[in-house]
Amino acid sequence: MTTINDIAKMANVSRTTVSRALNNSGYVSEDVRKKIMSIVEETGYMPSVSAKSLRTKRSGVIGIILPRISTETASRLVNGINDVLSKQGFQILLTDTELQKDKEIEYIRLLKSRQVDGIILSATNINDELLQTIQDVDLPFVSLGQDFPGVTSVVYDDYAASVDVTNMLIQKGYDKIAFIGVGEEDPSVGYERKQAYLQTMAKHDLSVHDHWVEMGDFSIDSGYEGMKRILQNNDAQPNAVFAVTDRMAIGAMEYLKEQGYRIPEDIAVTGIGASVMSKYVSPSLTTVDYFNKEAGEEAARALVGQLQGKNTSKKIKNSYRLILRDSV
Amino acid sequence: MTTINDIAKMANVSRTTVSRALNNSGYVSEDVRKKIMSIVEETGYMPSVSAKSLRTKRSGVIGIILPRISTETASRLVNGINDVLSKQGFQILLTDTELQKDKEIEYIRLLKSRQVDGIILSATNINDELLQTIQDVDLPFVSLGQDFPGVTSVVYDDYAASVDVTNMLIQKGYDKIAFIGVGEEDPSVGYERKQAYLQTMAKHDLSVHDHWVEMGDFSIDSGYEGMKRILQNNDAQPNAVFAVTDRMAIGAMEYLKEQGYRIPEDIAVTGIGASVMSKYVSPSLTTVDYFNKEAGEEAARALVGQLQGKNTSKKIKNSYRLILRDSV
DNA sequence: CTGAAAGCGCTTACAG
DNA sequence: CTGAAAGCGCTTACAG
Repeated sequence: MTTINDIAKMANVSRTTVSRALNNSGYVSEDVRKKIMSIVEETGYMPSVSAKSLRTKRSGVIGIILPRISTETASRLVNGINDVLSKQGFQILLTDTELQKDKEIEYIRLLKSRQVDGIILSATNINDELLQTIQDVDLPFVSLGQDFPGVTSVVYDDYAASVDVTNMLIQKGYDKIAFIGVGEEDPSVGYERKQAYLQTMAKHDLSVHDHWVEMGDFSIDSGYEGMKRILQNNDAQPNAVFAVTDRMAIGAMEYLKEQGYRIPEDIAVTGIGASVMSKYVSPSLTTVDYFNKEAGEEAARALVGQLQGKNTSKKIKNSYRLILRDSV
Repeated sequence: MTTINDIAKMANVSRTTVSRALNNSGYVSEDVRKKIMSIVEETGYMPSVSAKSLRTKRSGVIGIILPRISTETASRLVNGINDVLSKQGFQILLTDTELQKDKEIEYIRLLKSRQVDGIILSATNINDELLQTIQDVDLPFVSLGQDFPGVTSVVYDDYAASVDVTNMLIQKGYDKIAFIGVGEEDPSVGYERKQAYLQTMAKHDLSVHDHWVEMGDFSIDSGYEGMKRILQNNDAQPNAVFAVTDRMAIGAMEYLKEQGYRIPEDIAVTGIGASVMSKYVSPSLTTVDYFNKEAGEEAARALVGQLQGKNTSKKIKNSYRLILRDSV
């Protein structure tokens, strides 16, 4: 491995000068700079990142913590984040909590020990220990998708979006709307979306039967099972179902199709997420586009801002858009 | 930041001893070890990765180069790789070439300079410069999906799988089979799959009209356009189409449905990839499961093998499975 | 069983 | 405009 010392020797200068030439810091005469650069070119020399990082306390790496690495949402977020960060010369270190919340804390610590320059966390819950850990590591930090008090957060307007979905269903004439959500320890997906649904129904004086409200776990399968449980109760059958994610909506559709229900004539279905799949299932799924890639970009930009010393915690609300398709 | 020196001071020992206790290297008396460990626990001390890496020349990071980070295939591969590598204490550094081939070379160099301990490359083409670069960096290296001469490679049996798909169609009575492939600079997806199709057709004395063979670029849209071009020629219309990826197959289906063709009565469609989507489109898509996650695991295991000094280049052929569904 | 010392490859005051 | 020296936080022969 060629080191800065080798380059210095070959150029007949000190390694101090080589360092300056490489980093455009301080004065280096044009002649010397050219000589150094041509030798660098020739040898294919690349500075050791660990030495540099040890010395400067900056690694050029940003840690990302995701609940699931293998979802479309995650891919889009990473895409957006990467677009912004790579332009700034940062690398990304990806971690996947597999939906286990203790791992969020574990990974924050791990990333800190890896000397990342900053962290973007897409959390599925909020709790004091997590908040404390974020405080403790004292690193440029951005939360994506959840609103953490005192922490720069890029969030979706979950409440407004879900109100819109519910209103849209009501305006289309559906008055018996069931709901498939997720656990409320997830403030954004679990709590906000459910509240929006319940309050919008109440506002329109529409009743919500207990058995109309089911919980899933983000999986297609849990949407299927949720729909099944809702319909197995013969009491009052809904004529629409609002699933809080596309995957659960698609699971619900599967069950409906299996049972011979027509969509949307017998039961309308809506999701959230605007997954590619939502466009190609039959009937195509009415859903909400959260512009995940843009959210990722926002988060990355907010982080870069912090890295450059703007330390005030910000709240950024990303926009969304309803996509009306054939399932309603 | 607490360093090893702080710990040493607090424990009244030298940092040498702390290092030994931390790494279980060399002798440390039980008493001293316990004392050190409790202080480490208390302070939440974590060794500096860059210092360690600078000293040991190992970073504990494995670089992954993918053609596209935001695809299901990529997600599954990363999942498999991560499962194996994280258990061994390795972190992953992900890079995305966005299908530009010069970036493959660029990233190999970049990862090298980042001091990664090894690289897994999922390439979309093979060329001499790339091969040379792999040689040059002289790092534990595994190719995933392409067979690189002299390099440990985990590959799919593209030829056999495509022969099976074509044979299956023929056995079901389809005798006019069109094909939507990708460019042949991609040996696995572009060349092998096409050869398998052509040779199987020839073997059965089935003719292949020129306009039956179209090229796409992996996107849904390119499948749509390919199908369109095939059918706009009125000469001889096919009664089946073999698209070499699910996404292109789904694009083809879109066009067919738009034009009022019935699938599979008028035209049968097949893909490769076993994407989640393939299961939920209508009709559900006949495809091939390549067990990507397992392939990722294999690649990671092969890399770990090299890391442990087994230096012989190996070839690992992953298995596959045909999934028969309603589109045929 | 333990420690002093060297050194990994950089950057950055400081001095000239 | 340039260089000598210190030091970042570790590990590892070497010596005891």
